[in-house]
Amino acid sequence: MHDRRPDLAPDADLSRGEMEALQREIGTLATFEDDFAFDPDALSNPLASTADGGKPPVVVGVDQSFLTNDAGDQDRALSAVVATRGGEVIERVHAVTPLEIPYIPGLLSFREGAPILAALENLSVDPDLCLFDGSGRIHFRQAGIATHMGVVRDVPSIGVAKSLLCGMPREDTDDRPTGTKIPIESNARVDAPDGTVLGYAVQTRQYDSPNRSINPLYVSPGHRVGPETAADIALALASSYKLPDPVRLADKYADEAKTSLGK
DNA sequence: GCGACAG
DNA sequence: ATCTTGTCGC
Repeated sequence: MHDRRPDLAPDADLSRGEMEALQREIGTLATFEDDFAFDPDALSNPLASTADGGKPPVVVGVDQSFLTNDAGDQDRALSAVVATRGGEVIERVHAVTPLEIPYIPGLLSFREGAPILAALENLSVDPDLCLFDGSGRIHFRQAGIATHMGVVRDVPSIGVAKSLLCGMPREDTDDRPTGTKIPIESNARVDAPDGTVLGYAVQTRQYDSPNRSINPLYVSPGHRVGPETAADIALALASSYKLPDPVRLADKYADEAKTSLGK
């Protein structure tokens, strides 16, 4: 119900080499294919009854904001968690932990993982699926923050990033219509055979007029979800905005909780 | 040395 | 991530 692999939790005291080694291990322990109990169709059809007549799955969104001390330095990270079921918010929790290391591309989970795990511990409901702001398998060592958190908790997880960390789109992603999914393949910068589908560029929303254009989201498996399913779930959960609802709600809550704490 | 680089 | 008003377009 909590951390299934606390031994794999991000430790900011590790050396950079040790962090990267841990990520390689997590990459091999992660499952990049569907392995969950809920019915993914129950997400896009929240009002429809599930196969067993039970409640829709609990989908959680996670996002972070940062707090500044009196000296003007960012010294704490705030992780906000919003739990939804059938499109309704059923619980919101957050946690604040001190920042231990700076932002380093590829090592995000060692900077933001502690508050995330702390916030998830505060949740009374048990998540069926967690969506994170950042990459999952689209990562140099196939262990982005969504994968790291997913493996530690052993919960199905998906990474939703607004920009691409690594890998190469199979084709041009500009100005695509809503619903477009373009595979992101591994290249030399990624510890995976070239051509491996790491995730998808997903166009969750797009304008009608050619004047302006919305950039795609980069969706990748965290743990126990395949790339295709991850992309479809992101699309299904983006009901009104570019970001899937749980992530957008967590984004907003992270800001609200930060403000309510006096910045 | 040069370029790339989630949040 | 964060600093931030107006402004373009529907």
